[in-house]
Amino acid sequence: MATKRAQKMEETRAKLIRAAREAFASKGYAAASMDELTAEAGLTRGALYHNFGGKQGLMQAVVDQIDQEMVERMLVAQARAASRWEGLLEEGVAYIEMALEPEVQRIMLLDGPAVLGDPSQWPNQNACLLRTTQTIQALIDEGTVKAVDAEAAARLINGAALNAALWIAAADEPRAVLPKAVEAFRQLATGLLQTEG
Amino acid sequence: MATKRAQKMEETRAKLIRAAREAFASKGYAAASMDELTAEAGLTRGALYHNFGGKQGLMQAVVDQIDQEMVERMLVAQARAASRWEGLLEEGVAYIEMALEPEVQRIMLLDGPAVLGDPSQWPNQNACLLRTTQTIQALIDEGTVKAVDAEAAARLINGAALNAALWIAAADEPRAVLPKAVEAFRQLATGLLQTEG
DNA sequence: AAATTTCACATACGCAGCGTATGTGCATTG
DNA sequence: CAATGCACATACGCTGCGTATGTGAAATTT
Repeated sequence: MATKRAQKMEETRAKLIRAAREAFASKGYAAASMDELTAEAGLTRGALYHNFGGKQGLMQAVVDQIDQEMVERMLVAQARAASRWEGLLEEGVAYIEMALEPEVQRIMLLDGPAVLGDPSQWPNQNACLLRTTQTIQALIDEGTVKAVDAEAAARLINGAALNAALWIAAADEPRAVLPKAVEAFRQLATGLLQTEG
Repeated sequence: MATKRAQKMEETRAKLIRAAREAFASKGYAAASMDELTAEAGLTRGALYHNFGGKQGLMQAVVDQIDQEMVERMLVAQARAASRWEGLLEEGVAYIEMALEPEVQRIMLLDGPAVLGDPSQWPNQNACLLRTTQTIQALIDEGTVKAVDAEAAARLINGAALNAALWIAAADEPRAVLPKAVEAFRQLATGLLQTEG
């Protein structure tokens, strides 16, 4: 049983990730000092380099964690929809809502791509996007959606949702523009629907 | 005539921006050394801080320049379209195609947002967005497009194109992905079209 | 046109922050 | 209980940004 050490190590990893989420979200990646960050977690940079290899490695871990949480929430949103098509729309709405959170905005949408490269190239393959792609592929297979490239459609849908979220976030009265954005999103998405023939 | 000095100053600004475009595009913003960059332009960091205030100011200038070039190209694309609706699509396609250029990829799509913040808040981006909004409003008025909120639709369309661009930028074979993205974009956009009835 | 001022840019300095090399104490193994 | 390994701390050097100060050429003044 190598449990005692492994358990503690997992604990320090969690502490560092927690502190990193806070620091990266509030100050941004570049401005976040690793000395401060690790001290906040009651550790030093030594622990950082041992566990994550460096600043970038920590960023990767943070991104992976948030990404996983986002997928979880999208799954929940999709699950409670009436149809698979409605599920896709609900996924988009859930995405919009998540993009409203400063942590997601700063880490996943702004700094993440700059530090780690485009999301589609991330090691764990941006599970969030993969999820949407699979849903769209299923909709194509069942004939609900036109025969377009599933990944392309997923990226566009996600992009539309993302920009809607940014718009809402920057608006004077977010709650007033939210329904407009959601309505336009739903209308736009119908462009993917199979035309009756 | 305060021309002699002002002219030379404009020249050094141009030299710095040129070197910065090269350095930022190839190494990325963070990895680009200002000492190297300015030396490449035959100057020192002194000129940099005098003209642009710092590294970030130079990035802003570079982004503004590229942004202006992009708007120019989008105007051309829209102008040669047959209809107003096709103009909107061509504008989006032009935007997507520009993502094939490494300079645009790295500077405008990856590092820019991280360094300068949300692109939708950039001056030129707003001008571009405003034009798109007006075009869509005109399309709504003439009955081509559904009665959705024009600004919401414009932001979603822009967002879709932006993400398509990001996708292409990071793809292994951009030229192979481009047609898929363009096709999906056109299909998605039809969601805004008025349904016959 | 000579003296003076201005200003664009160079030079010099200090400091923050990352990565690495080395040290140390606790947990594991026999 | 002695020996070993490993997680993390400590210590060091180097890079690179921003600022304070210096300088020579253009512009202005008389």
